Amino acid sequence: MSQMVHDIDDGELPSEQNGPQLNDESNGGSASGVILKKGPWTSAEDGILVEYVKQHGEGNWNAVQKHSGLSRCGKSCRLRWANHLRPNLKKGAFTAEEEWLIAELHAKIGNKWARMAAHLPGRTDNEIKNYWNTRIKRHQRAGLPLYPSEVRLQESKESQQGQSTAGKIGDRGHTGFLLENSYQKHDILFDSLNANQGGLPYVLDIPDISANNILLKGLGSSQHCNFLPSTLPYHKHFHDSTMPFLSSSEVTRNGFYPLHHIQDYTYDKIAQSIGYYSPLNPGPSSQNSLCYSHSLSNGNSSTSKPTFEAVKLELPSLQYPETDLSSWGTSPPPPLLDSVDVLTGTPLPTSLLESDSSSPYNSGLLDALLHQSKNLSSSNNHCSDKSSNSSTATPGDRADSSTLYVYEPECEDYADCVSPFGATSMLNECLAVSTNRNSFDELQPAQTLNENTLKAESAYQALTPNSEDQGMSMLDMPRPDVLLDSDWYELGPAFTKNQVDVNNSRATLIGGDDLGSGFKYMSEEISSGQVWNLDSCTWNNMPAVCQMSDLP
DNA sequence: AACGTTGTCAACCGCTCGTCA
DNA sequence: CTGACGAGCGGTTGACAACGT
Repeated sequence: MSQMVHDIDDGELPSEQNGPQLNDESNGGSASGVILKKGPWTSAEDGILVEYVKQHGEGNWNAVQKHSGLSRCGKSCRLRWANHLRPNLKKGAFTAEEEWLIAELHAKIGNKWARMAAHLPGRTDNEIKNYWNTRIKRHQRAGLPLYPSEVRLQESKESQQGQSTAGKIGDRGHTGFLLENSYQKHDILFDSLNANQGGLPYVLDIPDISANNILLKGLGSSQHCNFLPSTLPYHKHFHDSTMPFLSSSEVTRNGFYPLHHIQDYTYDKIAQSIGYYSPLNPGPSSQNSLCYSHSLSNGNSSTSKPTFEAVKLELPSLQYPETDLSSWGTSPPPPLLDSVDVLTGTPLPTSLLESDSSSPYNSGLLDALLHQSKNLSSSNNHCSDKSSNSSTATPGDRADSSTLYVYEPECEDYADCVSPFGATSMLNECLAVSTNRNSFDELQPAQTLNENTLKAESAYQALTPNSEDQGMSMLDMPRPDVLLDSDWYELGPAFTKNQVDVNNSRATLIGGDDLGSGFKYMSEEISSGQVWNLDSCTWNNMPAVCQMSDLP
């Protein structure tokens, strides 16, 4: 072995310009006084290490140098083996499935590269980390969102469901889920995606606004803007996933959900590839507008000027710049998220805060988002007031302004349209248009729904295949969470134009230009396999839909 | 062609955690 | 209980290539 080392030093050592470095005593010199090499590994060194591992197995890396004569420290050996030499390593670009999974995992566990790698056979933590960091940089520069909307929505959903089943991701043996379950389903998902390459749905995932803005506002960074078109079906695997949400202790290690980086890897690959730009974002020249609409939600801004230049790449997971914490909540300590408008960062009305004492707020941003979404849609009162954050606004106040239609021309400038809430209104409008059956259940009888909600209800009723046979009046219909607890998702290519985007807190009708085509739910509990023909829907009364044909 | 920017990759560094004497 | 040690993890850096201006 020593001879091999000698060979390395004499002949194999690369003549690379920067040449192999030798560890100085301060950081790597072995205890035996051998000068340990640093820098790129040579093939000879690799051979030594491989041979050593073959004979001795992995581990005890510090013994490698002693036994093999390899002039590398144990850490370096371990890294080299793990990242380059161990068998079954998968090289090359990440597949779409892997990218999706990375995003999903990152949304769940944050920068836990090793844990991610555990779910990506053949991939190393370093690879994943590099990949993700590169993506972050790119998205930050472009002002693009990070996570796929579906990931976020799923997180939201699971955050609620996981409240009672919270546990560490790694503690639940959910590895199988990812490796066995989601992989298969990702296949479906990306098959669908591929199939739609030429015509992905113009899905404006309105609810994402809220998610985006939770983070956006919390982070004060457009980098974290997540408002993006939903380009991928809300995939079944999410539902099937047994991956529980993070335990509150994990999720809120710092008091909030570990969405350290918000990005949507689908955005640049898909949305841009298909030339999608939001109505607020007419084209590449303003590709950040989606984020702008959130950036402006800092309370008063009415412009769409991006503000991400000064944003640190990785901000603490939650910050509430310029937020008066003292006015947040009603009970100390003020939750980081619970009492803050996810879009504006402004305190939520007390009524909202108090509306559900059992809310899963403490699970994190997305939880808060979901819950707040429910509250918002239920209370339906805090975006209508254009001039204040008051919680006294009445549902009717916002009815007209909440023409929800993010595509509505007159609402192109959201800041102007609904200031000071800016994008907040988008959320509320989204919520309004959403067929949030929670709201229906709870509020409609009291006539607390605004006009849009009623429209949404109407549309929802229209969606109901046979309300009579089903015995499902609006009030009788399952709550959204029930629906989502069920097994549903869009059916891929068939949904390239129209989608029903449902999550725990809302069901948003999102259409394309062929509104005549049907939606299809798959809901085991409700209407498995049923096709809900939207032809019967009063489209013009469905804000979220009626403008879809105006999409670019 | 020169230069700057960006992306990718590999490796190192510092820290934390678990184990063990 | 405590300190030493090894292993592992996440962050960071540097080299290099590709690309655009």
